[in-house]
Amino acid sequence: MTTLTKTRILDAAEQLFADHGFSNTSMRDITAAAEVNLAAVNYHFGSKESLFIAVMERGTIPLNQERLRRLDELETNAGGTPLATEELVRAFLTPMFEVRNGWTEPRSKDSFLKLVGRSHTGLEPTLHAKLVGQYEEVIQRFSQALVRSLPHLQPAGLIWRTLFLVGSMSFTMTWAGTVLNNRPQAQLAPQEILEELIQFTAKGLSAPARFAGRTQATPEVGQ
Amino acid sequence: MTTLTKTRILDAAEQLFADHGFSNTSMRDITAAAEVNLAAVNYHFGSKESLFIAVMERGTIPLNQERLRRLDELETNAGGTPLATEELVRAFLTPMFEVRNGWTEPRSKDSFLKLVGRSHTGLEPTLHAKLVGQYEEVIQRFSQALVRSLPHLQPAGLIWRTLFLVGSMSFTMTWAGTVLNNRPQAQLAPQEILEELIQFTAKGLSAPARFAGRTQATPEVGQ
DNA sequence: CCAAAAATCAAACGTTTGATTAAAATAGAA
DNA sequence: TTCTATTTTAATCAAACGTTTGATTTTTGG
Repeated sequence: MTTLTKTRILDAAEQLFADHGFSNTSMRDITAAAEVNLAAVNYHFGSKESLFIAVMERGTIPLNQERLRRLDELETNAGGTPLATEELVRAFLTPMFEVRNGWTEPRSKDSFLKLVGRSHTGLEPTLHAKLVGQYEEVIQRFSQALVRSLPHLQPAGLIWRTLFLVGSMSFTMTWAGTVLNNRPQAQLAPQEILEELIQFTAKGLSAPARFAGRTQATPEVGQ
Repeated sequence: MTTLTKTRILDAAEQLFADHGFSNTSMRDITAAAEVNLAAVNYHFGSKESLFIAVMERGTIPLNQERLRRLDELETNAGGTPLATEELVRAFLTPMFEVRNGWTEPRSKDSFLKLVGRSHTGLEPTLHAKLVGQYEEVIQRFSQALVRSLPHLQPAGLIWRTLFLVGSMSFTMTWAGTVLNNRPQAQLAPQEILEELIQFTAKGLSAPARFAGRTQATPEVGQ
């Protein structure tokens, strides 16, 4: 059955990519773990890179759909008024912690999130560019809402703070498993970790501005 | 001159590791960029992995020394009273943005910081473990000071928030160059980026607790 | 100036890599 | 069944990998 083979490859690749990275995972590792022939990856996916894209898409697409669904919901309820920063952040982050439980496949549960964190930092520009494309609409929609939510901040500062948020998130995705396994005193339920992350990033985003915006007019201040 | 060769190798390796990662950088890439013989790396450093460790140590050791120096200074001035969270975060983050300018070598300036961000997420456990060792004292000292600075938070929450901070920092280190080059509207001076990061993480760390601590019954202060 | 040590060099080592091939096996429809 | 398209298989490919070698050049100290 072809669909079974493809799924086995996707599952094995997801976990191996997450644990060892793209470059440190060989086709032989993947096909051995999936218990399929070495040539199966090239037959079903074309290449190792295409397989990677397929793995990412399988996880990212439903993830971002859920993000947008939550954002739609918030904006409908708000009826034109700017959204509360915390609720905006919540809509963006919660889906990451939910797919973890909502995933149907057996073992791929935690691997995809780990992989997400890894792929934001460790990828070659070629592959990374293809990934960023999967986020375009999410980036567009959420940053628009964020600007409305925090109108007192200058655009440049907001961009950097958004980068800080994504950094916190992806770093956490990658290391959550390790921290939970190795630090008994850090035991928190996933929902609690999510809540800490939401509070942390929401407060961080809405911190007072320290520099006068100079993207417009600039009445004073050099730098 | 041997010291010259070693430095050339370190510089080239630093930049290539930062741009493409450890696995995606070959010995031939490094020695070609350094304009030395292929065997030179193994002769001077022993192996590719040892070269990587050497690259990291060259940057990390002075970095962490400066961090500890600033922490000493803060604690001396405070004379026993808990430090302000913002000042603590500032002492930890500022050195990252200072080595960028204080670096004497010609091109390695930005590469090391980029490499730091990358190596926190993309490394094989073997290599990563050796790296973490270089941070032991810094982790120990700063987390102790942080617990004193935020006594109302439960230990577990604090650990996770610290992880969020490190995530923001390393993610920023890796992507700062890309963002500055590709997003004109995100132009900020390094000092301004640093200040945004300090404000973001300080406010995030000191966000109110959402869950009652359950790690201990103690009415106040743990350690 | 000369021997000993240090450094550099071109060449080759064995292994692993992603990808391809042509044959074999399997499936579904007529 | 037979025919045909899909899938799996084992074998093989050239390229790239980190490392080692033995000879050669350069530097050092007496």
